[in-house]
Amino acid sequence: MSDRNRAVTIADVAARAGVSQASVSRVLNGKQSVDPAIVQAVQAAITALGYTPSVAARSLVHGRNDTIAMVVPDLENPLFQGILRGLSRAAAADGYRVLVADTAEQVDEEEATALEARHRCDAIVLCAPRMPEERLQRLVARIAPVVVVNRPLPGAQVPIVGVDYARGIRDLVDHLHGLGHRRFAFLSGPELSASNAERLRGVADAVAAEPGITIDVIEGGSRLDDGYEAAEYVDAARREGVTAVIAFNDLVALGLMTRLRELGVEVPGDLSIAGFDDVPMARFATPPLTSMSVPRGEIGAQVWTRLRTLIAGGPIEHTVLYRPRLEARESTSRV
Amino acid sequence: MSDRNRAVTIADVAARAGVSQASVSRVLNGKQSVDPAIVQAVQAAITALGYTPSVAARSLVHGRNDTIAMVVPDLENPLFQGILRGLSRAAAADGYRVLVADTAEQVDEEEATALEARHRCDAIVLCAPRMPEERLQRLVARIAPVVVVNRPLPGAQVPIVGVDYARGIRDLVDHLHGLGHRRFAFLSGPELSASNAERLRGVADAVAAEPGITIDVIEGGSRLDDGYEAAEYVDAARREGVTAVIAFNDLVALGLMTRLRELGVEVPGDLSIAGFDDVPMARFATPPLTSMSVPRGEIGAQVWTRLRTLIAGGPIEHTVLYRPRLEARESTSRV
DNA sequence: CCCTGCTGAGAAACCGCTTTCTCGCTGAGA
DNA sequence: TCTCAGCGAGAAAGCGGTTTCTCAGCAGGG
Repeated sequence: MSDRNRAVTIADVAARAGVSQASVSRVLNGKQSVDPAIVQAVQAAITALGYTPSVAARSLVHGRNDTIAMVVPDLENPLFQGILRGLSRAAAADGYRVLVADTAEQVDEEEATALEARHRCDAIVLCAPRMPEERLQRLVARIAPVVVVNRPLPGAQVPIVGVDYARGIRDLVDHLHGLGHRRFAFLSGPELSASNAERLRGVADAVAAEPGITIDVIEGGSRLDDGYEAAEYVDAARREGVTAVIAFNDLVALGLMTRLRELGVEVPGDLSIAGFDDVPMARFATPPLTSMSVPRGEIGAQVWTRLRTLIAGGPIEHTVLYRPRLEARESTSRV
Repeated sequence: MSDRNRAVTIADVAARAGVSQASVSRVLNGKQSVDPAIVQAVQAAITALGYTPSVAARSLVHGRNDTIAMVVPDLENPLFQGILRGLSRAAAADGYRVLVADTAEQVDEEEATALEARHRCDAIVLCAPRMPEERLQRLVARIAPVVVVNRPLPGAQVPIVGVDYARGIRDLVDHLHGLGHRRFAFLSGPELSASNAERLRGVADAVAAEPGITIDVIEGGSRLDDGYEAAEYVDAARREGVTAVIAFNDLVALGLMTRLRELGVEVPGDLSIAGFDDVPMARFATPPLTSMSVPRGEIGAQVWTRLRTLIAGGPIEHTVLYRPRLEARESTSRV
């Protein structure tokens, strides 16, 4: 864009090489056979002039530009970072580039950002955990081809790749149950978060399935501070008999542990704590944090296969959910 | 791009409104006065047809698209995340959008990625801490307008915004010196990293300025693991009399502290430890980590003011370096 | 009442590239 | 030797907008 540097167009190259624009284009794309002498001349002209084709012109003509966009609410979230990595690698293998648009948690912006992004890219990977369902439905219809990440969308005409949070929570409860815990607290995430709702479903399932256990739900959030600030409530619950806490995610768990230490509560001696996501910091915490690991890169790769199918005009493939894997560490122990 | 949905072009709108394309364009851009009746008709047609102008066509014609790209080596680095935030906010205020291209630490890709990005955006914010200087010089010339972040580039025709790492290290050494420390270790970062070189310069300055102190340099890295793995060497240095360690960044410091705890080394009792960057996790560590805070959002905003000037055809403004601020916490104490 | 100047809408050129269409040329088959 | 298919290069038509140019229509001044 706005190239002071490159006033050089395909016409300049053609002129210098003494051939037509069409020939230059053919050489560039290598689709048809062209006289080796012309190829020579064109390539010489290109390097001499330092020519690079205009992306805008190119995408105007074929209506695509081999670029997809990933719209995320929060680039600081290690989950999205990992998915982005996996997605970028997979897409790159097919000659596609990935751009990122961070909506900074502004739900209102997500819609505009996604539409905007869709305008300059061939497809969208959408992470919008807080967008109301019906708005999301409408949006998804407008920006197809699109793959939705990490939230359910009943009956939607869109591929979904995500994490089975409910199952993960259940597995985590089972782990703790096996350690003898019966009274739990769940430190919940953002109220509107879809993945929090899934986790809560897991909590409910666990209570229903496992007779004799109780799970208190304490309001939390999604960041370090939220965990830190919830510690007093958690401690109060502990005094009432809770022996294990499941936090919305690792950051919350880490913040919680920090404050508990200040309060003199020993982990896991007085209280077992588990997180979710298995962020890199988890195993470096004091004590190392038990967490549920999700295959971030794998999710990204899977998103790409679905998106590629869609771009090629294929069908909407089935939803796939990854089951988190328990990473038992020292923050949880026998009661 | 590739719009199955939107086959609707400006011509369709014009036809439906019964006016010329030119009028539709005028209504869209509001540059000239047009008959209110036409405005009405056009707007009605637009909403009826769900028309949205093609970004590609638009950028083809005026050679710009009000979008800039930030090229980063590692989106997981909280520093870049913060800068991105600040940049996005500032640019948004002027109607610009920011896209992100992550080069995944592949130095070889940085060049291609930056060129690519420059093709679809009006300007570039370049973070390339490991790219050899002369290559960077050439690249910068090709992708102007561009602002370089967080690395010096002597004599370059490009605005630079960064952190005064050398000064930060000196201030940190002074802090520790004030606590009575005389023998230090610096756990260095990636060998080719420009900011590591700056830090090493700070180390050298400190040794030169402060008689009677020594600073051993231990090879490290930039991530949690690197700190963890360097712990044995650090511990050995401690046995030889080192009382304070300055890590390349907070992640390294956190990894180091984890391993030291396993080794039974008390922080700060046996050894004071400081990091750099003041990442969110720093104050939640055990013990809370002394660090040098850098104004990430502010840097991003400053980058934008410089880039905006450049885009508007203004001069290359002077380099600006932010001086990190000491956040003294409990990981450092009197010797 | 006629001429001039101005406003605003439509026609058309153009941004830089791809792709179809056309046509000259070559070589094979009759 | 002549015809015709086939190949490859150039001309030209878009892709979807913006912007210049042109010109009709109107108001104001002489």
